[in-house]
Amino acid sequence: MKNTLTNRQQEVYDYLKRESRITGVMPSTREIQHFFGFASQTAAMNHLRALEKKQVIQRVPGKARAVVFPDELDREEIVDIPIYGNIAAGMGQDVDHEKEGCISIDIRSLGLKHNARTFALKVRGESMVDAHICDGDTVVLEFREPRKNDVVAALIDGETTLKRYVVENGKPFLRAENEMFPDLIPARELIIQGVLVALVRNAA
Amino acid sequence: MKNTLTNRQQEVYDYLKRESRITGVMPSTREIQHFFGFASQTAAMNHLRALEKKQVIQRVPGKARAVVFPDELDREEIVDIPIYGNIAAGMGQDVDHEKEGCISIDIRSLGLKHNARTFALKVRGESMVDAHICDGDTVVLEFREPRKNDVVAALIDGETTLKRYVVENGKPFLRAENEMFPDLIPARELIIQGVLVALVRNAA
DNA sequence: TCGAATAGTGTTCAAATAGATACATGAAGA
DNA sequence: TCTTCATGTATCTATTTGAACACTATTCGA
Repeated sequence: MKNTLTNRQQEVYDYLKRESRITGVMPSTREIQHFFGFASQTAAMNHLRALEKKQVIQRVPGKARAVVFPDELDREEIVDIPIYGNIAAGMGQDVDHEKEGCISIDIRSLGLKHNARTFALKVRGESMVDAHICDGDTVVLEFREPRKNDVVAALIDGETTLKRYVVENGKPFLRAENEMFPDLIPARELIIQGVLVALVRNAA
Repeated sequence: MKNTLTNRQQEVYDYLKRESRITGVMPSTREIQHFFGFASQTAAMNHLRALEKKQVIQRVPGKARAVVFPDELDREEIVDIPIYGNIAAGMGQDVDHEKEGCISIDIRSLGLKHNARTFALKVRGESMVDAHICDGDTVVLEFREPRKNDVVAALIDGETTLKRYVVENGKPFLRAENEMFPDLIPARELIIQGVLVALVRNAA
């Protein structure tokens, strides 16, 4: 009795969902009426009532366009993290951050603070497998000062690479996260673009 | 001239964002008025006009509560993936899927299809590091038939573990993703709960 | 075969809402 | 100094919109 929408009700539900996502505005009863070609606005009202009874929407009485999807209501806050480019493949120093897409994800899953300034980079190549970061992964970086043993994105010779930020004898160094490159680069001389805070892998 | 909101305008913007997220309904100009204690509804109108001029909101003329956030508009569709429990720590066979939270993420970042049936599990322990899956990672699994070399979640002795689904001599086997356990278990005898499609790591 | 749920038409009303117009004041810039 | 912008008050209007009421027809399960 909860989720068994009729075909027609599913159509109305899908319309509401689609329209509110694309336009950002929930349709009014009359917009529903006209979309489905109803001769009467009451038909739309009836469908809304039915959908509400079956728990898939909620309505706030007396307010205009006040149809709410309960699922989306108890959702965490969502942030849009811009993807700026590739690791070890570009992202010059002063490239003015040309966006190549976006990750939209709730802040809790990434453990982000609300005000954190973050961006993302696509990983190319197998150079970070030692840190369990694979080719094709998307790493999320925060723009802040690195702490000891953070993984950081550093700009070296015009290329961005991931290194671990280590402190030895009180001095900061960058250690490569790949045993093929046992470098130890003084951290003071380079530009650290961000600190790794999260990772998203698409394995499909 | 774009992003330089005044303090008051930022307050109004935050109010709109917060209210629409929590209640699911965008405030009307009169609700804005009353929230801020304006004596006139025009004050709210003026602020909306200012915010629109500065590009942080859009409005649809003639429609009620039709304030839109442009950033959220060109966002991909977002799915809520329920987190059901831990890998190698529980999730009995017929546990009726008690939800322990949710990952909300756009479908494109995870490469999911719109209709895919997915769920997520928290990884406990270092047993999957060979597949570059670490303690604390959240794996996203799809409920479908495994293909060759997929990583699958299998129920063995009342525990869920990740294995690789391999086919040798035409017969399916599960191979442990940890060199400490070089098992090769006939796949026919077990319950495969899902196929790994994505992974989210919180490194912060 | 009776009632409930589904799916509509047609009409009317009142509340919710956007929007316009006139006016005021103070701060910031040119 | 003059103008623009930010931030308001006060009032009125037209439109949008939810909501109620009366009525019809079909399907489906008990």
